[in-house]
Amino acid sequence: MARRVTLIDVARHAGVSRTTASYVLTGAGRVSTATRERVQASIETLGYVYNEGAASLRRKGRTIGVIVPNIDRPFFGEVLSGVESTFTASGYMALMVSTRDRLDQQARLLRMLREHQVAALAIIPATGSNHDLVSSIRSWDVPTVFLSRYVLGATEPYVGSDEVLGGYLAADHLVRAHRCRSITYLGGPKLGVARIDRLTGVHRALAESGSEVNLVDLTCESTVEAGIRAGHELAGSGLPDGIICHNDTVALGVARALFDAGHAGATRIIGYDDIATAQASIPSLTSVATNGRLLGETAASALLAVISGAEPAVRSHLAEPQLIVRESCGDHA
Amino acid sequence: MARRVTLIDVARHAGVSRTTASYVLTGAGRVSTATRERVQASIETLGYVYNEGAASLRRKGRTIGVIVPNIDRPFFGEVLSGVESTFTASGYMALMVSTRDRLDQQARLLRMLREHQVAALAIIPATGSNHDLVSSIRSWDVPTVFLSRYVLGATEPYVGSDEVLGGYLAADHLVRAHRCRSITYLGGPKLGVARIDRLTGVHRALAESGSEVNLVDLTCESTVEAGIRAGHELAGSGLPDGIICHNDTVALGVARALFDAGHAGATRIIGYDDIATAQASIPSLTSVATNGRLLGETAASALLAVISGAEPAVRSHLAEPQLIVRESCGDHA
DNA sequence: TTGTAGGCGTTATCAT
DNA sequence: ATGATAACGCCTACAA
Repeated sequence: MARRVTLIDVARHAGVSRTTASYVLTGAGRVSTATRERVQASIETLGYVYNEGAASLRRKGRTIGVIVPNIDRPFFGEVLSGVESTFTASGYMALMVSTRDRLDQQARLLRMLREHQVAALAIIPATGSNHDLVSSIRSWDVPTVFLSRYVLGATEPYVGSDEVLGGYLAADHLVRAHRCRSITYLGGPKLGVARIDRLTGVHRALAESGSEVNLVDLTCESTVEAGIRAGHELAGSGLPDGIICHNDTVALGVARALFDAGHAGATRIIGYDDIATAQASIPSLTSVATNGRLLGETAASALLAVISGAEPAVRSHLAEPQLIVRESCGDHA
Repeated sequence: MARRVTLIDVARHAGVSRTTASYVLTGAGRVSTATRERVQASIETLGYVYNEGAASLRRKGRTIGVIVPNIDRPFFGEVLSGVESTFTASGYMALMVSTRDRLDQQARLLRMLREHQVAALAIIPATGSNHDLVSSIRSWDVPTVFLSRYVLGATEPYVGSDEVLGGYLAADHLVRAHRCRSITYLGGPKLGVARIDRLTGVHRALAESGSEVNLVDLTCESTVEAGIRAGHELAGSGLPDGIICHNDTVALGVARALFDAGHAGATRIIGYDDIATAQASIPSLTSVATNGRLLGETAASALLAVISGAEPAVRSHLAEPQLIVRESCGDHA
């Protein structure tokens, strides 16, 4: 097995010094076109490949840590696709890890990322993340952007969507267009900031409506199965006029359970995120669209800006969600 | 901004040599418990963090490249979650990239991964990958496992599911349980190996059945929208007795289109992969289950085995898919 | 059990 | 425009 070919080999082969060879690689320093071409040729024939690891010992590295609660949840998948493509397009690579939404995992992975010298960090914090996370990141002193979920008291840039507005849009629609008098908010981790914000929006919509609305607040896991279970419980204990689900996956489960319980179309169901299959479901799912992919791209760009030091102080960015009205809250009651 | 604290600092602070300090980190070499504790303490108080990058210059690195066609497709998301958790559990980190199923992207990303000195490679090759990919990887000489899709002529370990069997199960069900006389296979890239294998299975089932069956073979993108379009076309040109879709996403789109065209329940629909929402759809979707997460875990474990050199020759592994029969091919025609 | 010293492949500083 | 040389932080014979 042949020894790795190094920059020194290239330099020797081209009859120049390491420095010059390095210059043609990085583009820095001025090199005559003649030598440049000679070096390029040597690189070709020798089959040299750049050693990013070694280079990182001197200059800043080109890998970025990406922390996500669940890599297999459709919405996060969309976000990740945006993040990843933006990074690799700029020559960076994403070191992706999934915390399974657990704080201990998050801490462990954070440490690993640190040992890997990532140049920056994009993180969708695990539910329950508090100032410990923030101060841990601060002491580390690496460019960071929070994504999709924020941490109270954090001052680092945050890219997400306006959860309050999202909750408002959903509730407003139920109350105004459908005159709902009882609404259930279902799903999400009890302590999640997104959940709390959306409920704030819901309350606001209810208050504005002026009418008396009974709001019930239920928690569940973000899985189809949990949605189905919750749906059956709701069917048993009396259906509200409308249900706002924490995400589409849960909403689909609920719809299924109500169908099985003989309550198809008996109430309005609104999902969240507008994942790809929401439009295909029967009935098609009304949902608050957040465009995860764009979110990921925006966050990644912001982070790249911080890294290159271009931006003096990157402000946070809140995207406006949009209510996509479909059949699941039509008036077929 | 304080200078990075290095192992030398730790050694100095603990009053030992670099070697000793390094030994307590790696566990190699014998160190007295007394000194070990002293060093540990110094590490704590100084806030030392291991520099994986620097270490990789001497020993083998601990990052693994993971190449995937589309990070945002539910099935791949499941696979990735298995891959990632297995790697990080073993102290490795996954450098994930998405090729968008394009060969040029794949080549580019492969090069980047190489520059990043990944210790191994797990790859779901882009559609159309041929021996060029294989030989490129071979010349590079890095432990590799192919995942979910294989490349003809590749001898490296492959972890996937038995596509032929999957196609067989679906077709056999349609022909035997539902006496279908016309079947359409819909979706997937025309050249995809999975597609070809599944069709082989379909043909086998038809042959075994002994009856005359008209098989139509249609291609489409793996999106809900494409499924909807295809569904409308099918509705216009006459429905077959049964439709086998290349994946659940397409299947859901087709079901929706048929519903809209007034053909709800007019034919049997079978999906592939059994993603989470398949069971929730109305009607619930019959699907060939492949357990992506397990696939990812298996592949990652295999790769880790190869890395540690334990396994002399890791054989490939084909998981048996399973047909989950649900309402979408019930007898409500 | 602990210390010495050389090397991993690159970048950056300072001459020339 | 190009070259010599010192880092960067760690690992690992080899010596003590």
